[in-house]
Amino acid sequence: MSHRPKKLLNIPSNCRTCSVRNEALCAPLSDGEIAVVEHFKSGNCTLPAGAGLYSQDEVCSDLYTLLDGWVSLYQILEDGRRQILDFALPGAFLGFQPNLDAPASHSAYCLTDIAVCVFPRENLFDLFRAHPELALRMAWITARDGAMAREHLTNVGRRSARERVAHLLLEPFYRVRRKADARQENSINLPLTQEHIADALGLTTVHVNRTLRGLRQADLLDISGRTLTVRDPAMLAEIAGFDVEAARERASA
Amino acid sequence: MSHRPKKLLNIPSNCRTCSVRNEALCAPLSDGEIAVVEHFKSGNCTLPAGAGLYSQDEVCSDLYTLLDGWVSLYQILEDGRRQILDFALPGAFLGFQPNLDAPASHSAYCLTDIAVCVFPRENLFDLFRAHPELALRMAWITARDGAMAREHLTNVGRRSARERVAHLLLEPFYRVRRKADARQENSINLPLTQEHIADALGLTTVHVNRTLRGLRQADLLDISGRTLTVRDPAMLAEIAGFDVEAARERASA
DNA sequence: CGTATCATTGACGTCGGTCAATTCGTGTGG
DNA sequence: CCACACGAATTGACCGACGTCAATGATACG
Repeated sequence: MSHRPKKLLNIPSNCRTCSVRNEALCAPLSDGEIAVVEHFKSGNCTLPAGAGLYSQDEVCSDLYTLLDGWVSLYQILEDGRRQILDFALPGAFLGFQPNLDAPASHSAYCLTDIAVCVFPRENLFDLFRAHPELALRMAWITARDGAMAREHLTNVGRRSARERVAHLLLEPFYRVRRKADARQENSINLPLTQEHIADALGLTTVHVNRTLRGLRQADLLDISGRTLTVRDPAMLAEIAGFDVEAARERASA
Repeated sequence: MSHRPKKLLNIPSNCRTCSVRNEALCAPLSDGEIAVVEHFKSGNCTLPAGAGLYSQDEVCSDLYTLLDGWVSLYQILEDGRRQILDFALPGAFLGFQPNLDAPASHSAYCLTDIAVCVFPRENLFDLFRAHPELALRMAWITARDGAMAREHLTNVGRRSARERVAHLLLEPFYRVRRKADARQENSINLPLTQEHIADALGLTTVHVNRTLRGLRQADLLDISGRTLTVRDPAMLAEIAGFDVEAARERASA
């Protein structure tokens, strides 16, 4: 939770073989075009778990494509209450907002060690001008993120603690399982503390703990260490009102 | 709350003199360009209060620019619980989502009689191709809407009932007052029932009623009939953690 | 080992929900 | 113009889901 911004560590990059080539902003570009884009970007970098990426009320000079790791996006109220807005996974485009010169509306920090592709803010509109299909891609991405935020809102506003927890955990469960294709394990690595879950759901850590105990005792899921095991995905989706089809839909393209 | 979809009633349209010319999707277009766009659209229409615009789980064949009136965007859970996601005001672009061929993720219905500019779904990408700046504008709009949804999420997840109500009411208060320029009245027309407020905030109507009474007795605001009167904007913003500057920011461009 | 973070649990308090009755307001038909 | 209807607002009595406070364990790490 602490914010100890570290200097970005440069690592080698190659857009054509990028691990999120088909999910990120630049997905619509051909191998030829993407070589050009490479000139606009600053490079790839790594950050350690706990580091801040950008911060509420500060103008953020770069945009990021998350290549590896988890990032938490959140808002802090004056008195310290925290609302986690989203957990960003590889492929996410971070830092974009209507007015890039305005201070950020939320903060971002690393839940795990991460790797990001860094893109200077001032180059973004040049890029869009050079490749109009990227502006459309940007609209697609922000629309998807908006839809997920609204889904999250419904979850927090209108579901019980048990339903909320089930719903929150199923989202990353299906997302990371889709990528870690082939072996459809029912366990995933989940780098979240119960405090993260609480702050994402508008609950307290104590109540999240009790809720998780209930779900565990009902043999629906188990969290031990940083591993989430879903024992009964169907029943859990039922409880959560989680639409597996819609999640699949969001993942496509 | 009932959904009685009515046939759209055609009314005359002229894009150049459109009342939301500078806020809508087509804001970046010159008078010359907008004439061309006029060929893509179906026309302007009106709908009565209570009519549905589009519905969750149904593919919606048109996109809409709201010209006049208020529209409620919401999701319904299987058991009938409702979460209102946003109240759309004139200038809003409605119906856009990542995959236009997929069923809508939420529903929309008219809080008041409305007027909309109707745009066939299948023409959208042609339009973007013809005018790339519109794709960028679309990204801007969806990013703004996403930021508002996240603000709403924080409101519901991390604020008390009193704070939530204050926050929810200040948003439209400043939005409509900005447009109804000049006379900075402290009253606006608010076409919401307490049930709408409750469903937007994750509360019950009973508790919203009690909360409003508290705010009224503290001489902070008053709702009578369909009129909201804000008696102490500064104090209310303080309570709500409402950032007037950020709201102004969102309204610009 | 000492220290820090996270998880867990019990006792108890409260904010907001539930249920149900009453009132108000507006529009409608007689 | 009045009686009635129906949705919305209001209120009281009571309840329960979730929060608060505080203590205790479990893990990890330098």
